[in-house]
Amino acid sequence: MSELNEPQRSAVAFERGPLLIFAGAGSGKTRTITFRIANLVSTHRVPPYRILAVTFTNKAASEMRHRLVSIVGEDIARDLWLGTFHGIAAKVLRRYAVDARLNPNFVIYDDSDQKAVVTRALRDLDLDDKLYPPKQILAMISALKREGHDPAEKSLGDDENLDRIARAYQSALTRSGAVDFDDLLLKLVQLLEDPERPASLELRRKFDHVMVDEFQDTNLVQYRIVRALSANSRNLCVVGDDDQSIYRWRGADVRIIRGFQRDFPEALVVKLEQNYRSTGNIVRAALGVIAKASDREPKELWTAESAGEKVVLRACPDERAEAIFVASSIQKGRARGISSKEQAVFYRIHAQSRVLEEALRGANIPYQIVGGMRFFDRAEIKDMLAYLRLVQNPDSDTDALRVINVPARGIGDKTVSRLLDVAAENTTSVLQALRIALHQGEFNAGTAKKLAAFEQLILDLEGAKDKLSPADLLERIIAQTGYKDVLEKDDSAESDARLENLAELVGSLREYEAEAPETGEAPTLVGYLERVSLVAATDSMEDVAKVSLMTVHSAKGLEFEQVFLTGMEEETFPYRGLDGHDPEELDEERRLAYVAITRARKELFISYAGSRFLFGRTKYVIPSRFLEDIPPDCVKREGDLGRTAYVSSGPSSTYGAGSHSYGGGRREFGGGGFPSSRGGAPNELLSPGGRAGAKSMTIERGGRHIDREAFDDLPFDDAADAPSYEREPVVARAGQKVKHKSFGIGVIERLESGAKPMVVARFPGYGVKRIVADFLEFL
DNA sequence: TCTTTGTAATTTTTT
DNA sequence: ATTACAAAGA
Repeated sequence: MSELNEPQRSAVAFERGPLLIFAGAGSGKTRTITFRIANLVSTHRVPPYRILAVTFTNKAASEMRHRLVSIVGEDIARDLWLGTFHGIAAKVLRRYAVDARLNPNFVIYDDSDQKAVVTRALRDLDLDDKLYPPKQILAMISALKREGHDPAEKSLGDDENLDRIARAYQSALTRSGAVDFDDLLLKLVQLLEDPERPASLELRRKFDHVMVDEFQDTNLVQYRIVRALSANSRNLCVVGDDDQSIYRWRGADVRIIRGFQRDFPEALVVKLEQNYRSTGNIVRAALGVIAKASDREPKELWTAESAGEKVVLRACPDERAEAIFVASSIQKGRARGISSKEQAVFYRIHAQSRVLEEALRGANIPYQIVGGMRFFDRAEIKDMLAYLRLVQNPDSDTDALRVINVPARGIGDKTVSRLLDVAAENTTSVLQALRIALHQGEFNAGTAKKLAAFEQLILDLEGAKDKLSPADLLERIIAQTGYKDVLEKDDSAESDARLENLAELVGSLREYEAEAPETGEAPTLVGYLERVSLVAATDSMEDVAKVSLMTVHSAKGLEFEQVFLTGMEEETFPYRGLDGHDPEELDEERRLAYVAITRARKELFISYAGSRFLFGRTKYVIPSRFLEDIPPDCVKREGDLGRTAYVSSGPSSTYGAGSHSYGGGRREFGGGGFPSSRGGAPNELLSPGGRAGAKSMTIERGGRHIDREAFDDLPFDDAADAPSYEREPVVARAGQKVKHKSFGIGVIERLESGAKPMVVARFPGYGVKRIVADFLEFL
């Protein structure tokens, strides 16, 4: 207790009844929960298996378990129920499969499996997938399930075809003995809320204490689950921070944490407001950004730490310059003794990672990408997992269809299509249909032989299932399916890589076999498959000396000494998809920015570019609105959006100093050089001193990318300060005068992002016009 | 049935 | 830019 501050202590000591902990960023949240569990177990003698703690990721769960091992010992820590909602649900559903109305061997379908099921349903119903895009259908089904509704009972909308598809989808899952992610939660809540089912009562009494971390990102079904599980004891402890709610799009509802006191009026509310993680400047920057969010639970985050380094705000001409800046700063950080493990680069969307990767590779900096194209998403891995799942559950059609002709064994579309018809006629699984068809002499001798061979293969593997360990079984599959031979015969680099991936998969199974006993379970195929289905991006983060690259979402719950937050531009962050933002989305983007900033302990670098090449085209962008909310005195501005930002120093500056070309990036500038980044102008770029909404951007005429090789060869030490363009730029800014051929002289109102830099200006007599900057003369 | 080639669509965040 | 998909040829 002496290691805790006052509010932390009151949370830890609180034994019975509902407890709501508002835990600000870096306020020792995990420490508090961990201590509370330890206290319940050792002081109040609560049996560990009567405590359920839900975390947001498996990684968070295992970290908590490790901490508990060191406080209360291995035996006790092992018996706790600790995991994610989905992980816990899978475990419970497996155990009470009958009452949950599930096949005990159920498999968990991921996005691509789900898509395959919907596509098949559309085919069966003879509906056009252009009219009913599988992704959108799935989004609707998911939304329905997250609200706690069963698609069999509740309508998706006016179009009755939608309901037909949803029902076909759901019955296909049932027949295949499969569940999707939402089902895991839905089936559990259905089980818990149905007093007719024996397991319901048992489960409702099972836990003395229920704790939920990251409660701000809980959805309705999850809330119903924890309420049911804690209904008996009333001992429900939830921990969260409404400022860090960033999963609304996934069904999370901040209103749940905000409404907790209404649902539990007797709840003790504790606020953890002292930040132990970050320096003063970083905390102030974060607070500046979050202060503008609407609907916040009132709280005051503060820190006793010194101000520390200023937050570096770096302007870059484009995303390449930004990447080089990041790479060279990482090198400098490392030279100062910062461990690579403590360095992280954040971006809003995965697509931004490529350029960063290139720059890091170019600078020989080891890095790991967290999330994105996952190991388990690779084709060869999915093939092997499909075999494993098929062995576990032969009804899983998606898996059967995936591997029936992998590696190619002469069973083509035509044959598969006939098999599907047989399956539909007999309402059986594909594998069962195969047996029926063979029995009925449905196919000619050649085809029948191939099909029989496949059936025998699966039978053999099923026979091996109980004799071999999961890893050995996989090795058997790799060999016996002929997958290995095919890859070995083809000696392309790609096949080699695939073989390596397969070896890695075997390794991952062996690792699982070695680790499973830690949580008190025997290693089984089911256990492994569950684990890979429910991995989060951060779960597979390696604890090695590498810089981590990840989306801001993935960064939730993590912290690093040195953080690079990239792409802080309008449209990129806040991200703007096809259609605009509603205010709630914008608020969520703001919270996302807050999460990103608060990950940094000592050093924070925020960068933004003047133009960004993304999704195949260059877009001219203006700095993120969030940057304006960071108090100016805790930042240090660096760099420029383009050369002329240096030259221009007033609000009405004009053309740049003419055309200059730069080859290698190290050459001296022409035209007498430019002031250093400490000049006054860049400051005005972002904080235009009271001019409402004024932003500026560099407009480039005839700019041209230098080629790739030149990019790779840029000297990393000072390349970040050198432009890599041939350009003739101009700085424009609100309030400035422009001249147009037909409209005459006007005043700029604002600037807009786009394929080409756009200027919105008011011309007397003509009104407000939106014009491509190329057609304007800047006065 | 498999492979190659060309065309079109698609780009947030994830358990 | 990348990828998914479709159609045509081997």
